[in-house]
Amino acid sequence: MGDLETSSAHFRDCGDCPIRQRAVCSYSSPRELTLLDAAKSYRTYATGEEIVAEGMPASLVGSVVTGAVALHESLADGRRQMVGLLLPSDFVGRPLRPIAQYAATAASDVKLCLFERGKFERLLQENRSLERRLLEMTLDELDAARHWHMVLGRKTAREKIASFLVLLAVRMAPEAMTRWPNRVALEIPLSREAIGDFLGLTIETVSRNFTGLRKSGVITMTGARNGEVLDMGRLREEAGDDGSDDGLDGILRA
Amino acid sequence: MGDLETSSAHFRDCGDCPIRQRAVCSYSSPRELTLLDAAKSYRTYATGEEIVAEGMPASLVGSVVTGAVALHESLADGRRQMVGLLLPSDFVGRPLRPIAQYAATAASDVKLCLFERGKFERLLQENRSLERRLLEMTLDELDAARHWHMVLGRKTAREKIASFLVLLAVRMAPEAMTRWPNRVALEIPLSREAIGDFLGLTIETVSRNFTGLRKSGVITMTGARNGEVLDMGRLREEAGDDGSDDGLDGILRA
DNA sequence: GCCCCCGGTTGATCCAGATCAAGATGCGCT
DNA sequence: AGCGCATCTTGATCTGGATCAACCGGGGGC
Repeated sequence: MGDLETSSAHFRDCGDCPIRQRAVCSYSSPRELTLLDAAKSYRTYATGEEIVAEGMPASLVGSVVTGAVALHESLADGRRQMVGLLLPSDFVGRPLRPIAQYAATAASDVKLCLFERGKFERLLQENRSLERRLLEMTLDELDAARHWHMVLGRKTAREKIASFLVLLAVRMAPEAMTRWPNRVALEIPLSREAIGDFLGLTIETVSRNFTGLRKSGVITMTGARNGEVLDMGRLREEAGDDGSDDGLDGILRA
Repeated sequence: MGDLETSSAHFRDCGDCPIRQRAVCSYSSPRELTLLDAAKSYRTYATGEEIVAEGMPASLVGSVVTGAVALHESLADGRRQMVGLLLPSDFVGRPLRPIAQYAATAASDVKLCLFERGKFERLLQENRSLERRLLEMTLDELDAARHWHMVLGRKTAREKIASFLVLLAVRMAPEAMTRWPNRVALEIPLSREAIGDFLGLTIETVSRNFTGLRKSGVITMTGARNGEVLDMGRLREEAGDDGSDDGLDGILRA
């Protein structure tokens, strides 16, 4: 858990921010950034802590700085499904509507860069490049959400797990991935239960398929939450996507 | 099929447009609308016709005027999954990226209001309320896509079918639904195969569950593609959502 | 009108993943 | 170090939906 924080040393200014290049603020001019800098506040949440409650007025929006945030929807009878996983630079919360349709909870220890929703909406109104970047990110997230629709609708359990690991590998080691290296470190910010919850599988099925991928030599694990992809090409084949680099956009976000 | 067109008489001007109040242009001032009006062109596609090919440069964006458009993603081995269903007033195509990640095909006979993508992007740049409305619609679609993630991940086949019918009933009779009437007409713009494709089910399972809902008296069918919801509350219970009106936003779009 | 064909329904069997049930591993705490 | 609870793994069985296989029905063409 703590190791998810290693890269995030303490900082106060947007200038030092580790997600500056990819977050909603990435198109902002120095002038805009000054406004954002003044309006933002950092907050950390411990694993399991609730950030926004489902169907409740949500007054905060912002960006994931470190860690992972899970979005959940529950059914009347209590069944619960994770419907999104937000990683560093992803946008949290729902601008332009007062009620959050999904609960957001800290899947690991998390640091967020937060804005009061009303204030953020005013900033959106007054800063074209902020609004433009949010539109772009939202379109990307929509493509990604539709990709997961396909994963859940058509893929086998093993393919689902492999797809999930591809997402993690790509998001956690983005620079290293421009030309596929074979080996990529895996740091899994979720419990087996949470992974199952995201992929519509049980904890047992998740576990069995981790074991399967390990025995096939596609990954190694050192402990349940970290390991290494031994062959990225084969992992992508296991995911049912072809081995090419196409369609990575859709894999890059959850 | 033809009956999906009944309400759409021929027209040329945005002023007469049946989706004027809900589409991407709905915030546009008369001045903006003049620009859109000049840039738009209508085009119809026959059932099954391809509108955009997966992974191909796509030069068109626009709105569904009548009929239904299916978005598809395919796997390397040929498995195919519908990842979105676009109904009248929904936005088609992918602004801000040259390559379409998903294939779009006409699920029924369809009429679209189209813009050349480059031109639309210029209009977005120059017209705040157009960009704002697109952002709002994209955020809504994202919420909806996440809702389907939950449907596919956690619901039984019967609940999936019921959820799908709720979507159709609400989208096809939006005015009538503000206070839930019990009975609502159902016009199903998709084949059993396409429904299965959307919900991650086989054609046989879809058929069996239609029969099941019919035998339980929740719906009646007159022919395979139209019928009536006899008890909207029970249909929503069958969908696994509670009977309340909460969370309708998420149901309103596919 | 009649026939053909495509889409839909119904039935019988099978299997991937759920469920039920023990263990194993490991991590924090004293 | 040793205890205790969490999480994870592994095994045995069960089941919802897939698959395989007929059959039905209605709309279009002749």
